Amino acid sequence: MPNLKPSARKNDPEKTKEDILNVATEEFAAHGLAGGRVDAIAERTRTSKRMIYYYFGSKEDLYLAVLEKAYRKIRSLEADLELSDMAPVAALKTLVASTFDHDEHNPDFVRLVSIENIHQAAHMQRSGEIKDLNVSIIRTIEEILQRGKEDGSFRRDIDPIDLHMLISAFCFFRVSNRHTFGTIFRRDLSEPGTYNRHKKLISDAVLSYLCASLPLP
Amino acid sequence: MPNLKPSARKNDPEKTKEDILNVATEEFAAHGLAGGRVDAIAERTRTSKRMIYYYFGSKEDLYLAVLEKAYRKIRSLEADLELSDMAPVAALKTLVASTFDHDEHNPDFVRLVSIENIHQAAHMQRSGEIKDLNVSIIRTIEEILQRGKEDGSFRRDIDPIDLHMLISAFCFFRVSNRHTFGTIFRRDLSEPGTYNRHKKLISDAVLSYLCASLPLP
Amino acid sequence: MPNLKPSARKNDPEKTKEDILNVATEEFAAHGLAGGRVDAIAERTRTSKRMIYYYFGSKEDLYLAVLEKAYRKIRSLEADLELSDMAPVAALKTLVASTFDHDEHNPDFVRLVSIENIHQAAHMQRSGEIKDLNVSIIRTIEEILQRGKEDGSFRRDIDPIDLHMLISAFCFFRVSNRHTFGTIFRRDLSEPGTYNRHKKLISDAVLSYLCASLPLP
Amino acid sequence: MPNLKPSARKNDPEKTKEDILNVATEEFAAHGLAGGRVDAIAERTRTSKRMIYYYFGSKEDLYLAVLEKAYRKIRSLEADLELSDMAPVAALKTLVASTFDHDEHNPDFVRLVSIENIHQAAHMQRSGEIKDLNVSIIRTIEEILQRGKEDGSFRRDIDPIDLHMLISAFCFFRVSNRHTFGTIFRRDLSEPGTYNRHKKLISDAVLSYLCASLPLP
DNA sequence: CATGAATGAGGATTCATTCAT
DNA sequence: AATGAATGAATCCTCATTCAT
Repeated sequence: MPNLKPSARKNDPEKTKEDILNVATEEFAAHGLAGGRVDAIAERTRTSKRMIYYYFGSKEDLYLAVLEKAYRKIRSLEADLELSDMAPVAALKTLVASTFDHDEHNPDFVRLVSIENIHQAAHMQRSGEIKDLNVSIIRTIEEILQRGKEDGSFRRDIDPIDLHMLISAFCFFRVSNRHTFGTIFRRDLSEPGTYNRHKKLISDAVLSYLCASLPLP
Repeated sequence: MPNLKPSARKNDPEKTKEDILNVATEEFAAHGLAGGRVDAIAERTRTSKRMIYYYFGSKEDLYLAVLEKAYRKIRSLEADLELSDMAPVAALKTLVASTFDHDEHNPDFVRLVSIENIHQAAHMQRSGEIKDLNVSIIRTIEEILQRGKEDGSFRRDIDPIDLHMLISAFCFFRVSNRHTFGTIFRRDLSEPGTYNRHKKLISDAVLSYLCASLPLP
Repeated sequence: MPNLKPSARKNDPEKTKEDILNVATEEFAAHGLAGGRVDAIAERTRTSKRMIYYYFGSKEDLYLAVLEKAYRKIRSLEADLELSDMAPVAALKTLVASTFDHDEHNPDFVRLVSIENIHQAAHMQRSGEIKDLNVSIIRTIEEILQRGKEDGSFRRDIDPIDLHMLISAFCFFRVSNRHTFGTIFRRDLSEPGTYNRHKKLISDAVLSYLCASLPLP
Repeated sequence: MPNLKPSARKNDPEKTKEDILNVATEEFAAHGLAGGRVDAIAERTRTSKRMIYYYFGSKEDLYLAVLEKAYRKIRSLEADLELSDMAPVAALKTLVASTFDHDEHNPDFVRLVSIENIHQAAHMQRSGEIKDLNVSIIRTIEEILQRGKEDGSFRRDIDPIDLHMLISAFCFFRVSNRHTFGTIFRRDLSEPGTYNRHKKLISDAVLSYLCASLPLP
């Protein structure tokens, strides 16, 4: 009797792993590491709880795999941006818009990062893959800043990591703190009008800062 | 040697509750609601686990009490600021500095808010006390903005809640995301130099935005 | 300053005990000994939980006091019946009706007896008061049976305790098993029509038995 | 020595469940739902406390499973009686004897039903299986009564459910109230003589009632 | 590669009871 | 005679994990 071709086999290990990982992402993003339930993940998966241990070893390792996958995704997104060809101001506007949209459209990523901060980034530090995430974004910002300084678009000197933080903080906070902020200020942060207003706000704030005629009052 | 005052005796319900609340704040801030252990809280308290249930009823209700206390504290801090007497620019600088310092010096509060966002602010919404937190800060900002507009210090129109978010986002993110951000960018965000640079950065960014001569490039 | 009269004092120990006993009766009748809560009793009482222990010593002793009070009540009821002056058949009819109505109108007593049987009458045996309950009812039945035999009304010889059981069983079961029986046979045993039909049924059954012309088929 | 069959191995879920159920029946029958201890059940079982929750979910669900099993058993017993072929009087005698013996030999069932009545049949009502127990016994009684009426054996008209209650009440009460009744009347209801006398008593009482030449005195 | 059954260790919660005054 | 505060000892239940096949 001839062998079955691999593609004709009943179970596809890669697909199974992928399935587990997707369900686990939702579970951990929704309830945190301690609050997430292996049972709950297993139930919503095509396979059994036993498989989770077979493929991932432990709950914590599964969580780490989820985290790694989430970071792998943004790295690839950032790499896709082609900012070197744009004028400094345009490049920065594009970068801000891209960061803004990324957080807006990936609330699970935002939640996972919040959760990892509760754990003081302990898992991230254990992961070579994330720890050594080659942060090209900083190179990119550095280069934009330099070009802007040279052509007179930007008047400020700012550390590129600080600028990244200024941008990220607002984009991230809008999503990460949506619930408490919305509750306290009785405002629904997922309305379309808010989306547009906020997107313009952070862009304008960053550019105002960089382009301001010094000294300020 | 003088007698102990009656208030120094053992049976002081208020002190007992306060003690539990303080330990619980640390525990939940450190490990989240699901990750926090009632046993761990009890061990570090002068009393027993039984007393936690005697006074607070359940783990979740204790967590809520912790959250309420944390919010009660900031409300009183904000009320202490006397911004009405200052010139608009100075008032805003003071507000930013105060927000910055508050988050910097209350990492437990920052963590608790992050945790509550993981729970989609469910507990906060159950709490009349927090839900109806009368946010005087928004009135204050509104009034500063109006005075600044009238005397020509500010050129922008901005929703006061949006401005509050712009300020808060940066101040909060620095603390909430300290660990992941620090790990990825290999930077220790608790260095004194960083503290000063960031404090000036958010202040300048906010003022640049408000005072910028429009239109921007 | 003159003494206050006892009746003018603020607290009346007897009334307090009575109050606790009444609430405890309801609680134990509703949930059993293990299921009854000292806390629940205390809450519905004019006094505090501490008083329950002050007056009754322990949960079990309180339960026993409840049981004793319940039995004291029926004994006094039985004593009130004046059956010696009636003709045997009329006396028996009166006895059956009285037993029937007693159980119908004292579901808490019925429940307490059921509960005590779950405990194999352990508490009852510890109680001199109940154990030595002087069961005049048996004397009464014996005397009725004898008179009935003599005047030809009754043809059967029956042990008076057995006859008491035949009567009690039906009257008690109607109330004690009301819920399961009602559920299984989809019948509401507290309807007025049922009450009358059942009352006549047990009376007729007892008299048929005693008066039947022997031998039966 | 021959090999053990696979079915005699340790991993036999049905046997494990059965074992738990049997022990739980004794525990709940002995102490009630509130008084029964999951720990006590676990200790007397081949397995651990953990398995009780694995298979039954909660203490209450285990209690319900115990109740369901108990009712399943009597249903099958009733179904085994072949009363249609007997003459009406003989059929009724057989039915009474069978009911009498069932309760006499299943004191745990009697206790469980008493306990369930303390809970106002709440669990029974949640159970489709018990609630919809198809009570063929009533059909059987109805048919016997009709045949007896037709052939002149019986002179009474009686609702079949009422007749079932008349029979059950006595048989059940003898067992359910054995302890209090025995204590008060100083009589051991488990003596063999009592058994025979009572069995004849309820049979005679029922037949006297049905066959009595009306009207009674 | 796959799986149903099983579990040790720990986690939240409740209960009757007593202490100190 | 009366009581608010306090508690040790269970008690029910859950969780991540592994065994046997």
